[in-house]
Amino acid sequence: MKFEAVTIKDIAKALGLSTSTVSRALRDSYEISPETKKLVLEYAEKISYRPNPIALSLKEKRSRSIGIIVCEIANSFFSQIINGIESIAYDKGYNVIIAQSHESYDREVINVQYLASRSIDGLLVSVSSETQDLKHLKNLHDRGFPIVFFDRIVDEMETHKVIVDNFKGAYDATEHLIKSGYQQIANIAGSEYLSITKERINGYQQALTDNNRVFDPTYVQHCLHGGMVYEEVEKSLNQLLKLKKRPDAILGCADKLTTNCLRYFKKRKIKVPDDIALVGFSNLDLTDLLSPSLTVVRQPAFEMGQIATDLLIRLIESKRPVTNFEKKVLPLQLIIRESSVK
Amino acid sequence: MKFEAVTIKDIAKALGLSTSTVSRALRDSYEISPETKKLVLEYAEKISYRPNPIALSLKEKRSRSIGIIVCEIANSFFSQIINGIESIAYDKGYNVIIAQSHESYDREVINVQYLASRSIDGLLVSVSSETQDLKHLKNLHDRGFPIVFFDRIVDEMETHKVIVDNFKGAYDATEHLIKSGYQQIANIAGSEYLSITKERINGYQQALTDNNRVFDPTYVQHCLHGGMVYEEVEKSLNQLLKLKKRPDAILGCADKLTTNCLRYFKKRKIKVPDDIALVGFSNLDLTDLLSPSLTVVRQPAFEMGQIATDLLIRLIESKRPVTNFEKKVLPLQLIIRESSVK
DNA sequence: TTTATCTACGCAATCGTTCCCGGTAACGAT
DNA sequence: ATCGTTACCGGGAACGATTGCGTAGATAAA
Repeated sequence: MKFEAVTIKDIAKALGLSTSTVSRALRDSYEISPETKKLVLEYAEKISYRPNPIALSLKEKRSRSIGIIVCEIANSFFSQIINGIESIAYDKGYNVIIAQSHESYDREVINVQYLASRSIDGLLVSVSSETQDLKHLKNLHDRGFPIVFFDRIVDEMETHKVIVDNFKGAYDATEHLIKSGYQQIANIAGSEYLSITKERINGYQQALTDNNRVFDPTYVQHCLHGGMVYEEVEKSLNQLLKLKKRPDAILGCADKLTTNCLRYFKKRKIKVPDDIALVGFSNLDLTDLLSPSLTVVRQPAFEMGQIATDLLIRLIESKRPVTNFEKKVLPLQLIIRESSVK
Repeated sequence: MKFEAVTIKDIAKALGLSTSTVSRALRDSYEISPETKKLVLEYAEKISYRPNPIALSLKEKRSRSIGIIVCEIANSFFSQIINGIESIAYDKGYNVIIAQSHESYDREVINVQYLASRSIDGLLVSVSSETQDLKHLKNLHDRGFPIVFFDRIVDEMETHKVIVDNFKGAYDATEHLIKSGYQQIANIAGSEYLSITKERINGYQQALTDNNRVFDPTYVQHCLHGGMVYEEVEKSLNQLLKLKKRPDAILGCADKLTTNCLRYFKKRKIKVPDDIALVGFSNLDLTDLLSPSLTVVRQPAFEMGQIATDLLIRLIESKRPVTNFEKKVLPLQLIIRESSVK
């Protein structure tokens, strides 16, 4: 089933004009007389003419669409980011194409190539937790393709980056646990390859040493897929709970990591916060409804999406090659609830 | 910053061939000698040539992309549907462009027009809860544009539709509450305009009358924005709880409706299920972690997205106009947990 | 030798739009 | 009468890829 659209030729033929004249009339060129313009405009309106964006893309060598690569849209944090991205993109006449890596490096590579071959004008990337090799992105970047990283950024590439203050988020959360009287604070972290993981662990470590606690790496457990796989979290918690000095508090360093801790505790009838306290990074709208309600580090996801998109579009529309790149660091918020108070 | 891609011309020039020959060599035409093919293929690989999809779209009058309109992607049900959609679409070489109505009719209209003007090949639609007038969709549909509805469908348009068995879902949930000994079961429903609302209320009503209960419309409260606005839910529950015969059980007819009931109960320290029982439609992955864990009607969202996409692509790729439309009804699942058991 | 057939390639049109060149009036100035 | 200017409009190439048609040259059949 084909769907025939109205073109500029149809208008030209109907009005006995050339396509050039119609085109110019529609773009309000000074070379066209007011009468002709009126004629064209009215007829175009009548048959509801819409310029063909594909033809325009071909001529202008740009598609006015940007690609997004995230691990998962079924994750409050990322869906909020996407909302922020869309709010800016649609304003500026871009549409967005979303691709999910599902935390798989292979799928990330495939998606990048797919999006690049669909002639998008730029790319917003938050890498998967498996990603170490960056040649799929470097390849594009080296050819001058606009890329902006957000949240999960990479050091090796020079471009705009938007993150939150992960160090401070983890620091504040850890210090809050210390001040609440918890003695042995463990850390369930995401993939070791991710920037956010490193930053959060650093914040956790600094808070400990600043408060005269010892930092013991055995109290840090990594889950490669950031909580997407329950068994990884289960294994990590099993490790932690059989340590000689059993932790009495847990810092969950990602949304699903935190909720899967909760799932584990519920299954084993471990009471929060009586048996163990829990603080986690989370942007879920439901954390206040859990019992106990969850103390969380909340990230300005929407704003993050907006800022990253703004930077990307500036990159795309810049006349000259950009060499001066920004790294924006957004503040985050510690919301104290029941799960971390004795 | 422009990003110059390799074209077929570059290959032709470098190899001293015509673009036709290169094109045919790349498509493995029988008219090209094996040696020339080898030459072209190797050179194309070397400079990493990728066909320009925009040029192809212009020629073939199709963009190999489909549009999705949902109310909100930050909603488990819809993000799961989108995952289903993507899984099929990418397989068949389509990419998807997602637009959100945020339950606003005006934004839905704008999005439909925007997507249509971006020359997508087809549209997957779940209407907003405000939508009554359908001319923005009828207009396209009448011109032969492929549209498939899912979840929130409309009667007035003849095309493929994919839904779940909302009637049975509500029926089973209501009957479960009756069998659990609840006497006065109220219903927090979504927008009156939505198909799913009507079907669910019908199921609720039928379960009541089949079990010799009276159906009293004052026990049904509508929230126009389906729980997106907390105040709507609050107002509805206020109404219900001040009825002479106070309900002892609530059926929540949408994800956010259900969670906002929970939020209301928590705020007022109303105990679930002791003071009031709660059963809701929900696809959240977290309902087992709530206290009490939530009895839910769960929908096969992923499959729904897959089926709808399959139907849409069949519509798009059909040679002849399709007149024989399907309406698929998927089963759903009642998961009984603590919130509905005395 | 002539004619027919086949191989392997190029030419040019096409998709919808823009834009660089033109061209042609009409009019005033010289 | 000639030139310059301005206003207005059309022709056609270009963007990247596909494809029907034409054809040169080689080979085979008559």
